[in-house]
Amino acid sequence: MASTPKSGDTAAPALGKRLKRAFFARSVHEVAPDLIGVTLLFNGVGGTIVEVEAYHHTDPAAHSYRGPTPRNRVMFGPPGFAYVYRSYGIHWCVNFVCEAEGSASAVLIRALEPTDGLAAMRRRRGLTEERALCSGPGKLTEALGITHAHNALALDEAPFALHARRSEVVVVSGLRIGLTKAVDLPWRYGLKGSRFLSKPFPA
DNA sequence: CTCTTGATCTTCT
DNA sequence: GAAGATCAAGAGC
Repeated sequence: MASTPKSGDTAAPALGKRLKRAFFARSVHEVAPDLIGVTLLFNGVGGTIVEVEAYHHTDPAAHSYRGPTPRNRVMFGPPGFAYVYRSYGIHWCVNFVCEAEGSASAVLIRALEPTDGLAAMRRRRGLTEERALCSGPGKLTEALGITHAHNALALDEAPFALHARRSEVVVVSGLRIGLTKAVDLPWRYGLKGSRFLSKPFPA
């Protein structure tokens, strides 16, 4: 457990406990808000999750709604794995598969507050402004170096590392972004007041 | 600040 | 052939 502080140690541990695969084996509507404040690292690069969206196979906006395809097959597998898909022919987006095998539910990771590996993120993104590095689902995969090569990887094994939040957070919810189907479902979750969101939540 | 447009992969019609 | 869980750049206000 916690190590005895040495003389001179003042700060709390930098990261919370590693999340296990079982974290994802429950309702996607429980997992999604619980991911706000969790630290996502990929090969040591990443930050605090500040925005996500939940998708379920009964949801017309979900990729899994019409059944398995080569693209979405990971969504139909066991929870605790990454589903990476190509968006608009250009970007990659990463989801965390939830619930149980066959449930075909997942949480889309939409924005991070960058904390680790800022230099690598700036290099990959070709930007310096911290606020623009990970403030969108396609931006954060580019910043972290996540591509289709990482589809179906386990979330509790390298190169992924997820760490539990160390303090309570205030989670807000609202309508999901960029949809034309099921636009009225309030399954977008965010860290209240964060300046690293893809878009602000309406007041 | 808002609005428009191009980039071009996967799936569906 | 068209739409989509997006982003960046350029025009206009």
